[in-house]
Formats: sequence, C-alpha cells, structure tokens
Amino acid sequence: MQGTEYGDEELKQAMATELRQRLLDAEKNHRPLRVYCGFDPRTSNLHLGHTVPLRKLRQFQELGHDVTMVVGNYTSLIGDPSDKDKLRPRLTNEEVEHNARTYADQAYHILDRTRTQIRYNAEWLSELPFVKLIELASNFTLQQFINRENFRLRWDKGDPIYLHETFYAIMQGYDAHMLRADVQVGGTDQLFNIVTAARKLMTFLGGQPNIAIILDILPGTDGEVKMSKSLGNHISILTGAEDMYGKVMSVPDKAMPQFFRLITRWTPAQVAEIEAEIASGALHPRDAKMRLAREIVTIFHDAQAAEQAEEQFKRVFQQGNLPEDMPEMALTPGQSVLDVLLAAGLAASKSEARRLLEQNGVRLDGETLTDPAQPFPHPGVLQAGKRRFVRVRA
RNA sequence: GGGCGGUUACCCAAGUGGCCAACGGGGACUGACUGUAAAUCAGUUGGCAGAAGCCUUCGGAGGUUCGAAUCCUUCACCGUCCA
Repeated sequence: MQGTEYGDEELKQAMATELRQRLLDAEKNHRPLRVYCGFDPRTSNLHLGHTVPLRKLRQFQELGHDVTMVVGNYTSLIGDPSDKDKLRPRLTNEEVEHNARTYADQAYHILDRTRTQIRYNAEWLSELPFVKLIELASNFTLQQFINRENFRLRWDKGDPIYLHETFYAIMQGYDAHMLRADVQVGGTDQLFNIVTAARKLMTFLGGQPNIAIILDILPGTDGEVKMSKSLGNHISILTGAEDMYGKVMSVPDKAMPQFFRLITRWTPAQVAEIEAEIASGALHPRDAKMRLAREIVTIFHDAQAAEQAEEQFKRVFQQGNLPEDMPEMALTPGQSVLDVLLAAGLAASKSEARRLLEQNGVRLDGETLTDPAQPFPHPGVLQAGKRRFVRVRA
C-alpha cells in the first residue's frame, strides 16, 4: 500500500483487508488477480506523474498478477471531468491509435511488456444499448454527483456541469465490470469513479466489486501542485538524462517523500532507511536527492547515463564548470552582443536580450556583458542565466 | 424565447472617455543568498529604438469623438435567472 492516499483511514483499512482476502481467494483458485488502470489517449507524452500508477501496476506484475491497460478511447469522447472544467475536442481514431501506441511504448519503461494487456474500452462501450445505460444510471442519484467535490466547486462557482459528464463514472464502472477486475489503480482524483461508481456497478451487475488502489498525486518540480504539463512543472520521461537529473534536483526537499514512494523502485524499507538517515543528519538532503535523481534517470535511461548526468551536474552546478556538450553557433562578422543573443536563441526578442544584459544575466567566458550595442567581443562560451549555454565559434 | 451579467496581456483579475502598454496577485525570467535547493529579499515581465519617441494589444467588425479597453450599433461565444 506504499504511496496510497485515501484521505480516509477507514476506507484504507477496508481496502487493505479486502485486498488481503482477495489474494487468499485467488491463491486458493490458483489464479492471479486481474489488475487494471485506465488511461486517457488524449496525452501521449508521459511525464513522471503518469508513471505513478504504472509503478504500482509493475509491482503487481512482479507478484505474478495480470495487468491490463485500458485505453479510454470511448470515454475520451467525454473527457474525465475529475480534474477538468472544460470540454475537449473529440479525437480522431487515428490520433487515439497513435497516442495509445506511443503511450504504451513509454509505459514499457516501467511495465513488463510481455505481461501487459492492452484493451480499448470502445470495444464494449460502443455496444452498450441505451436501455442498459438507463439500468446502470439508476444506481446513482444526482445528489451523489453534485456532492462530489469537483462538481461541487463548479456548482458553487456557477460553472456549467454538463449532463453527459456524469456518464464518465458510469462508463468507467462498466469497464471494470467487463474486465471482471479485482483491482483498479488510480490517482486520488479517481476516488469517486473507482470507489463509488465502479464498485457499485460491479455489485449491481452481479460481480465482486474491485478493490481500489488510490495513489497519492505526484507534485511537480515546484513541489506544490500536481505535476502537469500545462502547469509547466513536469518532467517528461523522454527528456535527456542530464535535463532529467537537473530537474529532479530542482524539486524542493519537502516533495522528496512523495517522489521516493511514488516513482522509484525502492521498497518501503529502503525509503524508511533513507528518510531516517536524513532525519538524523547522517545523510545530507542534497545527497538524498542526488540518489533520487540517479534512480529516476536510471529507470528511464540506464545506469551509465545516470552516472554521466550526475558527473555533469557536479561539474556544472556544484563546481561551476562548463557542461560537456552545449549547442554551438557560428559568429557572423559585425554582429553585436544583442544580435548574438538573439541568434543563439538565448532571448526571444531584442527587448528580452536587453533585459538580460541589464540584469547582469549574460556572461561570455565568465565575464559579464552589459552593453547591447558593442560588437561581440570574441568567440567563447556565452551563458544566459544560470543554466543556458551556447558555444560561439568564429 | 425573454431578462440580467460577462469576454482585458501566459493565468486570475482591476480599470467604465484622456494621467492606460493598462493597478494587484500568480506564474515566468534575472540578481543576492544557497544544496542549480526551498524560503527570503531586490529587479524585470508587448514590440521597435533605447535619449526623446513610435508601433501593436483590452472577444470580432463598424461607428461617435480632437481622443475609446472605457460610449453606440452589430456579430460571435459564455454564464445565470425566468419560461
């Protein structure tokens, strides 16, 4: 249950107990548990936040259970209202197909490809007759939806809540039923969909309700709010080793516990040990974070890349030396400092370049430049701010 | 279908004829401090020129005016109440 967050101790205990019981039953019948997690085919570029449920699925795989990723190509007609307040345009089948494939490819950084099944929920949802939907919907009241926090907020603000958004939970519940899922994994934003909707529907349809594994939300690089691309605080899993390492290091200390639990391969015992060392002062928080960064880069690249990224990090940021690789540009005769900043892509406009200069944010071979109009002094390493470098060649 | 309200820069949000490139907050960027932390402090945050100044921007189009984000007309979208 590492990394779970139910927001309610009783629910957590209930789920833990039920999971234990289900494991015993499964063992008795010599079958693995059917574990699933849905994903939204709207995204295909995964960041670390997306890997949280994947990590949990992986743990189940390692224990020998069956794992299914459900591509929500039918539910995406709605868009999960759990964390959104706007409708999104419908995707074409090709887009869904493409996103699903790239999503899966990235997911296999974590999941065992040979033990993962992929299903599309249009398979059963597109054939759900209206009369069946009526039956399913009759299990819920409007009050349940209105009391749900994210609808509640919108209700109170006077924002629209569309009728069809209430279908989402029902559809997800039906997915669980069709898969005869034992366990469903999701973030805290899925609490309602899993616990209220899916379990109820599964029971109604004559099956056993699935057990909810509700995972805590991974904060972004700001350490404050959930990692999300639109908030700009994400770490893409496709980013380079050095960038990934550096971004992990920029995460505030207070977010480390969540990173430890949610995205590393570490066991609860290992996490406890590191945290104890930090608490006792035996381990500097910075060094703990370096271990974390190294672990994360190792997962998405490999151990060698992680080591190199760490060396580069030490060289550039701890010792103030230059990075090994940096973009290059050729100097054109007659270019001013301003021209070069622009041409090197270190500033988006001349005004921005001037600002950088005024704020002492520009260095050439370590020497601060301030005059925008002066001819570019000489080839060398041009630096804007702390972390952007360009090698200017003659 | 009717009444009322809304649409402002990356986001939220002030501004109701000139003092508005547009208050404030968030975010972002730069500097100091540091563990590339975090927190804190200071500065910057449309473009061109950088001295003055000029240009583009406040949902779209048109109009009134010496002058509009601010007034009028119209269109679009959104919300809300009533039906």
